[in-house]
Amino acid sequence: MTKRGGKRMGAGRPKGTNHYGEPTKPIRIPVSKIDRVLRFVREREDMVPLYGNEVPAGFPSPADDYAEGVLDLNAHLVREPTATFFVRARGDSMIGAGIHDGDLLVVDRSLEATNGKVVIVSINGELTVKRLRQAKGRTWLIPENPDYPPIDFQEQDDTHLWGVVTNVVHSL
Amino acid sequence: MTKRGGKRMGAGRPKGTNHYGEPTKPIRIPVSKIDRVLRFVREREDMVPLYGNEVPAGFPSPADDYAEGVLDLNAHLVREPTATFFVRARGDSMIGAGIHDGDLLVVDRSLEATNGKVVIVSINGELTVKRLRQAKGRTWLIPENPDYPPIDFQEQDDTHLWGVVTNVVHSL
DNA sequence: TTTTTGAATAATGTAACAAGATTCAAAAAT
DNA sequence: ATTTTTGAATCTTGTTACATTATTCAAAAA
Repeated sequence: MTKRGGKRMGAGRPKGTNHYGEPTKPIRIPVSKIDRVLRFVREREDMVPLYGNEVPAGFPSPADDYAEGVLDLNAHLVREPTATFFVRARGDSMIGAGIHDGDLLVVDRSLEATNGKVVIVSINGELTVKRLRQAKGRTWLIPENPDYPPIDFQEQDDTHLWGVVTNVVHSL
Repeated sequence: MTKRGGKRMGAGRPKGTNHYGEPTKPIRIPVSKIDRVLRFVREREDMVPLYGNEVPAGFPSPADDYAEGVLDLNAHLVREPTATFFVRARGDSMIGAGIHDGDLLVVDRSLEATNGKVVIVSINGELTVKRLRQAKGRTWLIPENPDYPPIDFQEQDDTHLWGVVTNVVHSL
């Protein structure tokens, strides 16, 4: 078997043919999170396509490239990770605001609780969700259901305003 | 200034004093995702505390350890990443199911569309969300709003059932 | 007894490396 | 002339190695 080849121009693997189509860099990751991170970078988890109301061409091509219209739920719903928490809603006193029994509420403590915002308050150790209404120097907590009465915030003991509800997650 | 120290037992930084409290390993990450990954591993983003309805002790300790009751929205809402997509809801025909105009619907194409499920269907190129009702060998799409009439699925042209709605994200 | 200091040791970001993957044109085969 | 085979060239990729930084603690100094 004699030698083949010799000097050749243009030989070799071309740049940009890697798995991601872009350069990579080694980053030090705590071992318990390596699985999560690898799934994220390799299988484009967390990046789910978002469609409007017309059926788009090629809909719903499963693993194609969704350069546009891709949505990460965490980034979308949690703006300030360190100031955000979830609360499970109970009862139907806020049904008019689209909050149902058992819904998951996304609460941002870094937002200012201004007039008209839906807020989480604690009254005597119990968390509740109501709409904040400030008028004539007084503050009211208004249920969004005619079966429930407004609450005079000043009359309550042991109250605290915990944050503003930004999103409601309802399971079907 | 003379020399201090000398041989000492027990000197040196102790093991396990790293930022994460566990060993780390370098993992190669595509550059565009490095920011996202670093935020995830460093600031425990995506792991937001979940509370019930009583104010827990130490609530809401901002960056403490929430060993329990921590929730990742992506993992919670997207069970099958490759089979999931989002659709923006339009109109109020499903108001009774808690679906409002502008809500974000999480749709899983891997779930079977059985009787009673809320589904996404396309009719003549338009996406719509309705409740599936199968009876007497016929299939109906039922709006959850008395102002809208049921749709006879068989009578429509160019229809396709795209998936089952698992969650509704409503912004306030 | 308290404070200061620096040797010892681990953590951490990144460069470097070895092994594997990929391409393409020269050589061989048809 | 055309197609197939082959291996040198080059890039990718998981991991190791390393230089720098951070941290601790007991000896030395105050």
